[in-house]
Amino acid sequence: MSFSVATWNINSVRLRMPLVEQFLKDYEPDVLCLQETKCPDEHFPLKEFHKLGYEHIAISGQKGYHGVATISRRPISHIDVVEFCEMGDCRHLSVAVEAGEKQLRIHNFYVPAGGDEPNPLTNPKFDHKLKFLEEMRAMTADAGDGFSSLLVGDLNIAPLENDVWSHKQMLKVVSHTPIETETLEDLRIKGGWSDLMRFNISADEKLYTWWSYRSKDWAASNRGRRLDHVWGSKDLEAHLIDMQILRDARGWERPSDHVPVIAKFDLI
DNA sequence: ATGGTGGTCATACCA
Repeated sequence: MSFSVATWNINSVRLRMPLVEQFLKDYEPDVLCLQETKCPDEHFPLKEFHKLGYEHIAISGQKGYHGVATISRRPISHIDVVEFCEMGDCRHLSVAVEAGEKQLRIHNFYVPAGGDEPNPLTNPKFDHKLKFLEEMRAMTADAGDGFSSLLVGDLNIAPLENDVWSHKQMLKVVSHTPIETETLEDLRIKGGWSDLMRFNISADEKLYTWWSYRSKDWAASNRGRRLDHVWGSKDLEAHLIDMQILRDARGWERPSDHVPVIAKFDLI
C-alpha cells in the first residue's frame, strides 16, 4: 500500500487530454497536480477525470494562460487559492488529503517563467518572477495542526549545477541565474522543505524534467533542465519509497515540453 | 548573433 503524487506541466489540458488519460491509466497516482492547463474553469474536462476514477478535483484556471488543477482519487478538503503579486494569475492551489496517519497539505505551483533578459530593471517578467519568489517564502513546510506538506509543480528554476545540461553556459540564462537559484534554495531551506527529487538521486547526476520544443532532436542533444520539483516537509523523507521521472513522456505523440514526475510514499 | 517550436485564439503574446 502506498500514496503517490504526480506533477506535470501539461501545456493545455484540453489538447493533451488523451495523454493524461493514458498516463492515469498506466500509473494511477493518487493525486495529479497539473500546471499550464490554459483552461477556464467552466471548460475544464471534469467528466473525463471522473470517468477515470478521479472524482475530487480543485481547479484554478483562466483563459489562454497559466492555470493549475489538482486531481485526486481520494477526498480533498481545505481548498485554498493564493493570488501572487496582485496579478490575477492562476498559479497556485493547495488542497488537503489524508494519507495513512498523515494529513497532507499539497501545494501546486506554477512559477512565472521570467522572460528572456535576466534583469529586473529592464524586464518586467523577470521582476515579477523575483517578486513571486519573495511571496513564496510564506509557504512553509510547517502547515500547523500536525499537517505534513508537499510542494510540487513547475518552479521554472533549475537550482543545482546538474539540473541543467551546462552549468557554465546557463549562468546567464533565465531559470539558472544565481539570483534565481540562490533565492529558490534559500526559500526552500528556510521554509523547512526537503528537495525530495534529489533525496535519493545524487547531485552529481544530471536530472531533467523539461526539454525545449525548439530543438531538432531533443533526445540526442539532451539539453534539458530540472524545472519541475517535489518538495516535502522533513518528516516525509523517511516515507519516500520511489521517485519516477518519466523521460519517455517527452517522446509521446504531441507531447508537453515537461514530463511527469511521480513521488511514492509508504503511506496508506 | 539569431532563430529555432508549440499553444492560444485568430494577432500577438507567452513559454
